[in-house]
Amino acid sequence: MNTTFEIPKATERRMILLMNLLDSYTEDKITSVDISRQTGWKDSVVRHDLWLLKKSAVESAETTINFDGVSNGYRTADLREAINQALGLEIQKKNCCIVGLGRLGAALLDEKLTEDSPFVIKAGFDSNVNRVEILRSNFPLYPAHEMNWVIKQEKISLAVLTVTDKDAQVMTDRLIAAGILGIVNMTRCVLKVPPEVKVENLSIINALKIVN
Amino acid sequence: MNTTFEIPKATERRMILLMNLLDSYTEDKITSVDISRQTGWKDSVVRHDLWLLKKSAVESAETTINFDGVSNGYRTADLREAINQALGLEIQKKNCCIVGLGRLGAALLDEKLTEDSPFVIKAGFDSNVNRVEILRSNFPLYPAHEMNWVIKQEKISLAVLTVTDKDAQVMTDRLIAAGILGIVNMTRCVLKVPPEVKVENLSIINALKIVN
DNA sequence: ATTTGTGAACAGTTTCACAGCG
DNA sequence: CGCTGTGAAACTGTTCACAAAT
Repeated sequence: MNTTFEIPKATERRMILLMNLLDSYTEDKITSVDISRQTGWKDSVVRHDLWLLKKSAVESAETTINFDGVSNGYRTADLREAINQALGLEIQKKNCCIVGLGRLGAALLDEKLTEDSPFVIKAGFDSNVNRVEILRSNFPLYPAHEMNWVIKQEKISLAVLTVTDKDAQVMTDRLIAAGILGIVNMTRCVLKVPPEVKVENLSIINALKIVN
Repeated sequence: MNTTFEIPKATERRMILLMNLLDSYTEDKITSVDISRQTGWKDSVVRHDLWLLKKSAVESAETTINFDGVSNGYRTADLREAINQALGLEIQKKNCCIVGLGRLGAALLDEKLTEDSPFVIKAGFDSNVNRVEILRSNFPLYPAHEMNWVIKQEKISLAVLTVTDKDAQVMTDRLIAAGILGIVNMTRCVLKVPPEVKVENLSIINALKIVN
């Protein structure tokens, strides 16, 4: 009972997407083939993922989730529960901040961004004091030099980085110094971070190059 | 001479990021260890990637790129050239469009988004005719029902999807019908697309869940 | 001595085949 | 029969070790 079984990254990503799909799914039951049709994933991938999920639930002994699947498809309610458990989301809202309030960053000040999500934005930062004063939002905006204390005081663990390329690594270093654990990087740059900090790259230009 | 050697996806992604790094790199030469230090990737990964790149150049017989690497590091100019060749970017600017002009989509109307990139935004679309009329941008905005002819006429091959969740699949289907080949999906939804259409998921909420 | 080039070993992911259950 | 559960097989990606080059 100590094999420390982890859900694979690839499966985790799919489960996050599946959860979104289930949130707007009204039927009582769903089969792996239904999911396959709506996502384009192979039905065997879906079953395999769900099998891994169950394995992880059993091994962590949290709850022996009963999918009640065989020959009937999965009950959607059970699936939602199982995925939430496995991903450890929705238990406690996590605090985030936005770093860089240019056009893109400012667009994220919209309160709708995080509604129905397990995240709360607690702060916005920009080196340009002017922007900090002019922009309106539901949460406070601060000049960038106040990042360290704000992040600590507000217990912010995640950041969305929307600064210019030249500021990307500098601001990342400051975020790390303040103890941030996850960064959503909307710049084109590769961020150098210590191994405990997770980065997800979301640059639109880079994405266009990939799908091109 | 017919083994159709393809650059692996993982390598391609890293090369896109490396290219961005090289663009702001002023030294004449760079070693795999230098790159490793600035990206966090293992130096062996870098060498392996570059080796694959060279293989692909040799096999496609385009140009036998001489990295001139051994014991000296790589010449940055050569690397840039090789990556550009391998990725087939920068040859011809590709036409894009933005679908959904809410707060996030509207932020992308900024001309700076695609400057210094091999992309040109040719059109923006929204179902809300009001938005189309009010918003200002360097390129024309159209009501969503005009998508089909605009995409064909302007030879648009890529789209950035910034609509609401409920419109995501509907708009995707229209984009596909109009012949789009790549979609940067900023919604939380999994998009169902035919195999020839590439999708890159860039939802901020999903990304926060991953780095959480 | 330093750094690339190369392929083999290893780890992670996807696909497949089919047993077993309702 | 239709659908899940399961592990093996095939595939992709990463790491390692060291020969070759200067």
